[in-house]
Amino acid sequence: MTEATRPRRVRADAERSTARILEAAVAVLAVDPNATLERIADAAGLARATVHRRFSSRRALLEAMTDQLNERYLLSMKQARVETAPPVVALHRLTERVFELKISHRFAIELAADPANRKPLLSREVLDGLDLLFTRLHAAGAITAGSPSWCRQVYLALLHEVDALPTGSPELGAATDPTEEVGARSDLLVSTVLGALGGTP
Amino acid sequence: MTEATRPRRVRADAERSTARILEAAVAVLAVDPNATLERIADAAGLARATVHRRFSSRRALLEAMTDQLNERYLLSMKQARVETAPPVVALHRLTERVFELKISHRFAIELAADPANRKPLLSREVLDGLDLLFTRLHAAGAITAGSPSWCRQVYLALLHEVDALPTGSPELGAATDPTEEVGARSDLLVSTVLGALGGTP
DNA sequence: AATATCTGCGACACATCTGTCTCAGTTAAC
DNA sequence: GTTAACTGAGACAGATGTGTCGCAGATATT
Repeated sequence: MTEATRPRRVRADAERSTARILEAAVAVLAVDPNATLERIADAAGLARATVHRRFSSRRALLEAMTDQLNERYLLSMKQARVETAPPVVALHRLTERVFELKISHRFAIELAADPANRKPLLSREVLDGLDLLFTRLHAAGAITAGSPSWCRQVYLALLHEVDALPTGSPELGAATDPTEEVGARSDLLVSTVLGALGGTP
Repeated sequence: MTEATRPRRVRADAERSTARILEAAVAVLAVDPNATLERIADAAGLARATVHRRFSSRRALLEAMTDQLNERYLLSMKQARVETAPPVVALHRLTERVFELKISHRFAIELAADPANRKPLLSREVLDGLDLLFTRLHAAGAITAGSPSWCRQVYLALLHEVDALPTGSPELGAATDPTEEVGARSDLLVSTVLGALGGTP
């Protein structure tokens, strides 16, 4: 009953191309959300036709990107133990991981603003996870702002700003050690968000 | 000596068209930053050709928009007495006025992200004004964050979020009286920003 | 080594947007 | 009321981006 009769094999080659295209798309679209498929193909070191072979349309490529983004967010939230760890700790951990998977947030914002996109950028699961985190933060007294969706918005907006902050900015502390950079950004974001939402950083 | 010999008059008609186009462009581009000139023309109730008559190119239209935006920001800062009033009061007043001139900030963000734009969205004067305000806020102890540019970024980002908040959100308070709406948004933004920058809302 | 799959390259059709022009009719200015 | 400016409508060229196709050569899989 399985389709083993027809080899139908997908060459490892092709999967690597898919991955490279996604990677390139993230990088290119982060700089210019309206970048051409050709520019993405160039960045991936592939021909434009190949992009069309792996992704039936531009829209399909963007959807694959958002799916990937959602998966990574979900994994990060799981790793941060958003549901069980002390909420402030979970927030710190989550933030750190989100910075590590440098899926550019500028792309996210631009994409979300495009009315041609029916699907919201972040999946229900991710949204729910964030909401839970902020609800727990509120219950623990770490913030005073009530509605989780508002907290989410503020968090995401400030995430983008901190991400856009050039390396070596005074806000990130004196030590420009690249190892500590992610940590410095996380700390800045957490304290800024907590302060913004009525807590004490 | 004047060019009175050549009538060279600009009809009031034409100036009205220019204003209507600018107005329509602000409204349309706020929703979709990549909207066509034709859609802008439709929103203005004019023919597309007329848009080209008043603005030599799409770029020229966008520049006119940003110029207008800068002028209004500048006027608002003047009215808020950013340089002389107690800084927290000035921040409140400025915020209120900025909300009133509903130049959409989404447009601003999108426009700034477009690498095809050489000119930064906000003029030096506006930037300097904001920097001065935040410097004074810091000196007065209302915030602890030092660098004015970081404060600016946070302010602008949160401005956008508060602006995008739907009317009647719990963060805006119970009273949905349209008269109080602007005030409610201003209060929310100011307290959020002060908290984010290390002050006590 | 045989085979099916992938790729680059170039060509193509198709759609969309921009910018220009013309011309006839309307409207402001004097 | 005359003049000059403005407008709408439509046609036009040019640029750009998307998606498809075919084919020759490279590459993985068995």
